[in-house]
Amino acid sequence: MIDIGKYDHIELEQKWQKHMPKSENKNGRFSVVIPPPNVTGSLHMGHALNITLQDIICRWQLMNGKDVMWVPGFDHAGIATQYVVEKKLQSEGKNRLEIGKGEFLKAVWEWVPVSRESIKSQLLSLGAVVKWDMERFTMDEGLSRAVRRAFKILYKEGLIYRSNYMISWCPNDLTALSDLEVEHEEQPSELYYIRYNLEGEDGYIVVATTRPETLLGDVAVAVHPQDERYKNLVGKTLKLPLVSWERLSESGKPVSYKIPLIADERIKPEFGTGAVKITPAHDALDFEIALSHGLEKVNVMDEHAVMNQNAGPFKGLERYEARKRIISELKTLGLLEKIEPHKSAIGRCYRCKTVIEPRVSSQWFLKVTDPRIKEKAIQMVTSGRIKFIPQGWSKLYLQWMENLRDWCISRQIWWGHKIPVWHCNSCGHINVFDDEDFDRVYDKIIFNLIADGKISQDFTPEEVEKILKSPSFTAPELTVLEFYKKFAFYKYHSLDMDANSLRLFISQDLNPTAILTEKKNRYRYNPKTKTYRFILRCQHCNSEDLIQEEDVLDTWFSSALWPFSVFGWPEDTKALKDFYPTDLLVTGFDIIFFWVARMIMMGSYFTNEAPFRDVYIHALIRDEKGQKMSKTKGNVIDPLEVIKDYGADALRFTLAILTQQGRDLKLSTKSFEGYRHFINKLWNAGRFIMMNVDKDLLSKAIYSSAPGKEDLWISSKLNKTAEIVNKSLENYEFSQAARALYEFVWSDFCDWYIELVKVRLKSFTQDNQPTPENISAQLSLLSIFEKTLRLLHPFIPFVTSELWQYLPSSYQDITKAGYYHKDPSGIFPEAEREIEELIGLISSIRALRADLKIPPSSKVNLFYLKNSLSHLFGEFEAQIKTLAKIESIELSQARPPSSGAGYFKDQEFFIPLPENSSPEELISGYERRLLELSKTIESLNQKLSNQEFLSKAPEEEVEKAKNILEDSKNEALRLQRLIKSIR
RNA sequence: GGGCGAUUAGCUCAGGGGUAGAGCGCCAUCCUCACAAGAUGGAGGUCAGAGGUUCAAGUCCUCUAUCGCCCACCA
Repeated sequence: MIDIGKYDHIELEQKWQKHMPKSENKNGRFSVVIPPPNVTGSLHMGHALNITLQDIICRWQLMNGKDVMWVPGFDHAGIATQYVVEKKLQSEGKNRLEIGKGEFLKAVWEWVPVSRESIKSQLLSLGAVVKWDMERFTMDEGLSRAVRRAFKILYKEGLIYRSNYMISWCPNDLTALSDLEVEHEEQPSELYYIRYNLEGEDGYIVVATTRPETLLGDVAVAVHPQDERYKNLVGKTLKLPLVSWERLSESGKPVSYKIPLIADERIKPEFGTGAVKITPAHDALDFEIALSHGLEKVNVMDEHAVMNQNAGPFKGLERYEARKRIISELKTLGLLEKIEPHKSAIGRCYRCKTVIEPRVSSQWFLKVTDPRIKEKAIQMVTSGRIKFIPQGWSKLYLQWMENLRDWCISRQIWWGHKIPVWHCNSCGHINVFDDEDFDRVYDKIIFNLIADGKISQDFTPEEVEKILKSPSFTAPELTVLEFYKKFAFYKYHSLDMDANSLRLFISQDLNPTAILTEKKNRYRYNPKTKTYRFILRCQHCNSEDLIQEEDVLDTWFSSALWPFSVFGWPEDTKALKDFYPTDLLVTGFDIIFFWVARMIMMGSYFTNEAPFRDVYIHALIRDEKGQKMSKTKGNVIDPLEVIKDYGADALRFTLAILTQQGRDLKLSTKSFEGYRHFINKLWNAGRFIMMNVDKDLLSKAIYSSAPGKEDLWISSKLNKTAEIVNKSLENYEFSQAARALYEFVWSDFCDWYIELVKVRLKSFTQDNQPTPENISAQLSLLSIFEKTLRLLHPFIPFVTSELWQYLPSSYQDITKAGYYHKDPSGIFPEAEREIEELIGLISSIRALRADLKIPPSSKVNLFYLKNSLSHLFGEFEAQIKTLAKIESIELSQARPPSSGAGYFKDQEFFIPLPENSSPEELISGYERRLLELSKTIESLNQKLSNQEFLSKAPEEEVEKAKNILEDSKNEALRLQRLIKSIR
């Protein structure tokens, strides 16, 4: 019997944060990879939800005896991180372009651990049972290597190609973007009707455009071949307005301002005038039309979307300024027919919101449209190998997959995986290297260091040693070399590499006799700089004049490999065998295309497996008004603040119970309050139990009486709850599971069970020993509470771990005790029925008291007539007295005079009217009830006189209706009588 | 232009054929010895609208309205 005091989440959670349960492999394995948070700052509420749901499942599986592998990690998040660091530098008065690439990347590498540490501590405070010794970073040594291998394989298979193609270009970030990174937004704009005169004869054609400034880059005007209006004009030449200078095409050819009128099927006659200006360098459709008609491309803008020399006098103007000028000049010349309002979808950069400029440039593409990728990825879902939950998302996935376009994977930014391509300056060959191209492990490691940008191609052995012996960025307890060994070179058990051994290795390589025996040596010494050069040779012409591609890869390229690269792919590691394919992926719907689809594509392509079995898609968090949370709006709720104010358990439970399968989850700080109360309630129940349980209870257990009916009742309730919870978790119905637990703990366990059992807990023998009834009550309390804690643990790990400590359990760790599952032998229908009746009876007595305005503090006498439920008054006399504040209970032959009457089912009971009381409340309550009953009776009468209902409805339904009718009629009669008698 | 989702108590949402549920808020009474972060009782809803299927419809189907989201190379 101890008092564990008041609930204090702060101290308690800090204590349990560091506690990481170990999983055993009693029951198979369960693996999940975390959606790696971006190293752009700290976690927001969406992450908290994501982490909580994964943790609930992982802890549940852990308690079910699974060896749970939840891999944590971080995403380098190319543009996003570059953007954040750029902003940071700006605030320090520095500029990315001024300090240069090397310095900038250094700044990023300094920033990343800051963000990573902050996220890591957030994961800890949320209670995530991730395996920290498996932590990965998308730019760590192993994953960078996996990226190069993947790129190489795809390139060799012809699935990656480089092409001069129309892409979406952000003039602010100065990079290409994939289709997905362009946000479309419908907004009002203008449609300009411009007159293009025929060359050499009278007449003109009117062209409609939303982008008049690109007119300077027009190379043709196109109409639909069947368009009667223009049929006879096709083939004629038009004079491009405003332009009188010679423009140069992409390939350097001069392009005349006299442009042809061409016909093309793709033109829709119903739009505008049916005549379209063709600007292949600034519009995707025009680009394709130009391709099929052999037209040149005239680019009129530079990378900043500022007009270039092809724009003649407009050169140097920003694109919208150019538009204004061109419109006004066209007006002056009388070439502008009209301006119509128009709404068009305008593309913006997802990061900086700058309007995208379609631009022709040389980029790398991943041919996801190839059946080898696409068909496999579609099949993974159609065959049911991968299951989306909720199901509806698979449709979205499939729709998107069916309409795929090739994925532009190159970015002109600095932060990211450099594309592992070395262009040959001699023959132009494209060399794709990875460490497979080098036989010796020293070479492999040197190559990887160079490819990762950790050393330059000219290096000293000391530099290499320093890096290899420095702590790994991802796992500081390991050196870089050890990290390499763990994930890539684990087969080289005795691998050690320092400056001396490297020097020795290289000197052997440089040995003139070696040159004779080997084809070519790998290293060259430069006595001037005292550096060695790692020689790369063109695979085609053997030239050493190679230059590495400057572009980096789309950040999602490495993310796409995440589920298998974290386990050591491309090596055939044990972890990969044990934990891949993973079992579950939990993520938001906003990255189904960005990430989920690409993981499926890359996973099925490289491993022939689905990267995961179940994909649980959760809602996105919004504020209380349903708006997106954003820093600029100031409506963000910081999970850390919530954890501080309400506790991680309250945060987790709130998120779990509010998770519905919709798209939005509205949240306000108030949401957490109610569930913090729930945690507090649980705590206090625990506190009560500890206060009332004998220290030596177990040794006294042999004196226990048989369980009471309320013990059997709560056992039934618990087991039914366990069934719901387990079933719900199997189906990822977090909310349902949490609600069942909430209801059980509060309504059944606290409100009724503890109250009912208090009577027995106060029962002692004369020599102050607990009576057998008392002992059985204590045993039951403990047993139910212990199972309840186990059921709750995955949702609220901290408070359950703490409370668990006080239990006389044979397991030190709650996770070791196993998850609780329904035990059919713990269900007692008879006791359930009886206690339910007792509860109904007590509630009715309380209601009568309230209607008679008897204050809770005053005890009253209760009389009852003999009836089918009368035995409850005897059997549970003490409980009824306590719970309904009754002084005495007496069996009476008739209703006592001047009494208020109440009833439950057939059982009537009476409380003497207090002085000066008026039973108004009681009567109006009864009248309301009577009205309700008359409605029920009417509709049931109707139903039961309906022949079709009687003949077609199932027997039990008819029976049920009859019973309800019967009961309602009886109750109505009783009410009428009671009302009359009170009056 | 296609597609998806939502519409149930004042608010946030459960309920997926058999006569409406929870939490918060509200009203009333209580600091009763686990818990005022609490206890007890109570008020409050023709389940967006219209049709249909069915003996029976928040629940299934169709249409409409409103709100929200996603996708899209109509210049």
